[in-house]
Amino acid sequence: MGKFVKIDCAGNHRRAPGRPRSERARRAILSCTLRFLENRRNGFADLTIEHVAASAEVGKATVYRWWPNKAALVADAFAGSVTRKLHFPDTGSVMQDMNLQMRQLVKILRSRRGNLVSAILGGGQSDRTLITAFRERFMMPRRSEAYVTLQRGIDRGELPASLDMDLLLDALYGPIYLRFLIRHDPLTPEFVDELCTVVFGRFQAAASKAKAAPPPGR
Amino acid sequence: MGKFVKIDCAGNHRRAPGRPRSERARRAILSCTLRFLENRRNGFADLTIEHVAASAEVGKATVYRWWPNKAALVADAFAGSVTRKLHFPDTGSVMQDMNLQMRQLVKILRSRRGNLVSAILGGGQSDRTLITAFRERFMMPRRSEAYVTLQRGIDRGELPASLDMDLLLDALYGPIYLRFLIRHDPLTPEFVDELCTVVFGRFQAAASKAKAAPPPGR
Amino acid sequence: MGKFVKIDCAGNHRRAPGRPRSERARRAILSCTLRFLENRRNGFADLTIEHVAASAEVGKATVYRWWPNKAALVADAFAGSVTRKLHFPDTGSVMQDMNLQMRQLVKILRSRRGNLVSAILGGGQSDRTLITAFRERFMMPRRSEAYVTLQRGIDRGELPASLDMDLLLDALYGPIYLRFLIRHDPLTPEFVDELCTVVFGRFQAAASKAKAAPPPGR
Amino acid sequence: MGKFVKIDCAGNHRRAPGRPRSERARRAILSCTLRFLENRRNGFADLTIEHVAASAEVGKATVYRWWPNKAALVADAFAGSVTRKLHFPDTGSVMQDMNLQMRQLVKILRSRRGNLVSAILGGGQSDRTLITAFRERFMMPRRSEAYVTLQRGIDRGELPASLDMDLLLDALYGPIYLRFLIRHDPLTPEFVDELCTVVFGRFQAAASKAKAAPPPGR
DNA sequence: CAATAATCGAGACGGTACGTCACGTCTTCTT
DNA sequence: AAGAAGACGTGACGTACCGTCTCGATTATTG
Repeated sequence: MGKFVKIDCAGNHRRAPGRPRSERARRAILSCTLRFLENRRNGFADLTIEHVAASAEVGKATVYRWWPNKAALVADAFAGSVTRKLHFPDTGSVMQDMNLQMRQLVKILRSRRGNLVSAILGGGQSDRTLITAFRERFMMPRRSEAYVTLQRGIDRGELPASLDMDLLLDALYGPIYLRFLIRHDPLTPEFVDELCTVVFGRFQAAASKAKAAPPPGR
Repeated sequence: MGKFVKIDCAGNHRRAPGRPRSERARRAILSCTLRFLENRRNGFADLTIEHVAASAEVGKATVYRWWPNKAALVADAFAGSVTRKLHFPDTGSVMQDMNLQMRQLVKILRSRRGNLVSAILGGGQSDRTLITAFRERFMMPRRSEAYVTLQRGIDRGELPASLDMDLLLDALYGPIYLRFLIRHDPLTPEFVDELCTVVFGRFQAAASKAKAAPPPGR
Repeated sequence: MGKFVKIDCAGNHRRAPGRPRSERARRAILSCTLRFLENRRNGFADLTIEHVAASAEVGKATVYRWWPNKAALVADAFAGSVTRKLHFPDTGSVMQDMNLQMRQLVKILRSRRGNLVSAILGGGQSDRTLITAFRERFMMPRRSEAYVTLQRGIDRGELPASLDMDLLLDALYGPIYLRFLIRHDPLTPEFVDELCTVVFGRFQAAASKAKAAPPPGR
Repeated sequence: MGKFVKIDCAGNHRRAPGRPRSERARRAILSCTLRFLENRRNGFADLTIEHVAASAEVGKATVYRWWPNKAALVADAFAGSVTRKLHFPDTGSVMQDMNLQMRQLVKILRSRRGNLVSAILGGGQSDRTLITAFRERFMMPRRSEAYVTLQRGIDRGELPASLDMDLLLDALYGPIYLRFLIRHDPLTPEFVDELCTVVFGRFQAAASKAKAAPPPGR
């Protein structure tokens, strides 16, 4: 960052001296990393900087110059790949909104992209920076959106104001990741439905009652 | 297994020829593996057959003779270490039973033993045999017990007979493992309580009603 | 030796107690060793006790019980294989006698048996006991015969009484082994002829003169 | 060779890309190899790439990068060590010239350098490339000089023009190597004298006669 | 006949070295 | 400067044999 761009007192950008960083190399490295992780079942452990450099037709030192270690590289590659498909819709029903997004997540986890996620989460157990990258660059942005969606539900009276959002989100997404990581049972859209039923169950009864007799404050 | 013991027609055991396997070596290897995984934050990746052999005062070939790879060794060490503390109590209340066992699990995950679990689950993302070992030697035995506990609840009318047990168990344990693996929020006994409230909530209302007016068919 | 046979005061052989040594095993070990060395170009280094034991269908310990190391085994196998074809004829002419035996040696060195000799001489450079075995069990017996043959020549006046036999034999056999070991030029029967001419040359002139005018003392 | 240096159309040397080979490492490896072989009686078999690398303070891979196997390494080390002491003098007498050089060779074979030669010749029996190295990098250069020396003898009339030089040289050096390799009798300067007498004997008579009555063409 | 004793096969044991691979660093020339 | 190329020292990999050991089974002599 500051390594490449100098800003003079007038606020003008001034390029550092010397040959500028090759954008081509950067892109090739990240995309080779990504391709590798997506296509190999045993991602992180098998991925070697040697191989990445070779297949990106790049010097090994170029990789090391910009990423301190394999985890950083993978985290970066992952961050750059984060899908744009995981936004929450606004259908008018929180449960519907959550359900749709969860189905989308399940779809992605079951695709080649899922290998990438499992590589990150698996490798992350040995390398704190990886799991941090996953958390901050993938999970948190989505949680922020989820908060908004849930708040809409609260505002609409579908959910109680006292709701612990993080607890609810863990209850919704934990089981999905459990099946994804342990693979004891299939991870299907139907599972998402049933899961929503379990977690949202107690609110639905309340909500339907609330619907029949709308809240007094309204 | 059948590799070491021959059974003749009369059903008597007959030792295979050759020097018998050293029990001392077997134990030393497994316990060194275990100790290493428990004490290192980045277990699986850092674990080296070379190191295990050296610290167990054993030839490297002896390790490879009995375990085809690191994953098999770790799976075996893990299986042999499986705690005896994770049984389900029978307090008369399903929710109470589940809650207590979940708290016990959380306690273990937060102990040094947790490093072992995270090494297995992490390594298991690169090696199918590891995750299978976790599933079959750790998870499934516990699930079997859980089924019994849940059935008691059904019999007592605390839970509906139509209950999907696996779904319920995923809903209960998924969030725990999510926090354990991603570490986005602390994994506390209180979290277990709240989680139980979320998942068992809808049954509690029904159950209390059922208590007041016992089911007609009985 | 004394290990197996006890001789009582009366001089009778008495078998030691315990299971007697297996002649079958002994023979199989030696013959497998021999076969291996004869058929492989890179004899000594490639020969492993492990392989010998396996191919002789014998326990490794059985080999080690009777031979302290690879060199002893090879030396023994070699000694037992020593051809019966290398005797010196008695044609009435020393030069003829030597020539014929040398041709025979050359023939053997060029056969599969030659691999064995080169294994012994090659291995012997790293292991004194091997070269000693070659010297004492192969070379010396032949030299003894050669002394007799040469003495016949002296007696007949073909060679001077002052002859240094070892020097002469080195002069005759050294070049053969040089070509055999360094392989800079072919080792042919004709080479033997020419070599005899070179070495016996000065005696031939003397001898022919002597023939014309037989020594006075006779 | 062509591996490291590119020559452009103008004939200028252009270095290959990448870090250049470490001359320091190359030298250390060869000299450690040499030192080891010279100081150990059982050179070739005991020599270990592992040990060479360690004592040269070099990575094992660096050894393997440049020499495919132990034999190639030893051959190279040997070639680089070839003594400068083995030239043929020009005393005016062929026999004297040969005698002096042979004595020099004997002296070297009896020195620490002799261990090296026996390692090469011994190892060479298992590895064709070693014996080839000995032949072409050590023996042949010396033979070439020997041809010149012998030719002088022919020109001077000390030796017949019809002389088979290779035969003569085998007759002279074969016995030396025989004693060196089989060690059945001591390898002394006197042995060289006697050997020369045996081999040059028939020419000396002729030569002395020739001296008395110089050849007609003179 | 039972006891004793040495050998046999099989094969596991703690080691050492093998030759390979990737690590992360370095040194060179080119862009 | 950064790039590619590729050699460097390091260290773990999984394999092959080393020479030793512990088994049960076998085959002899001795009491």
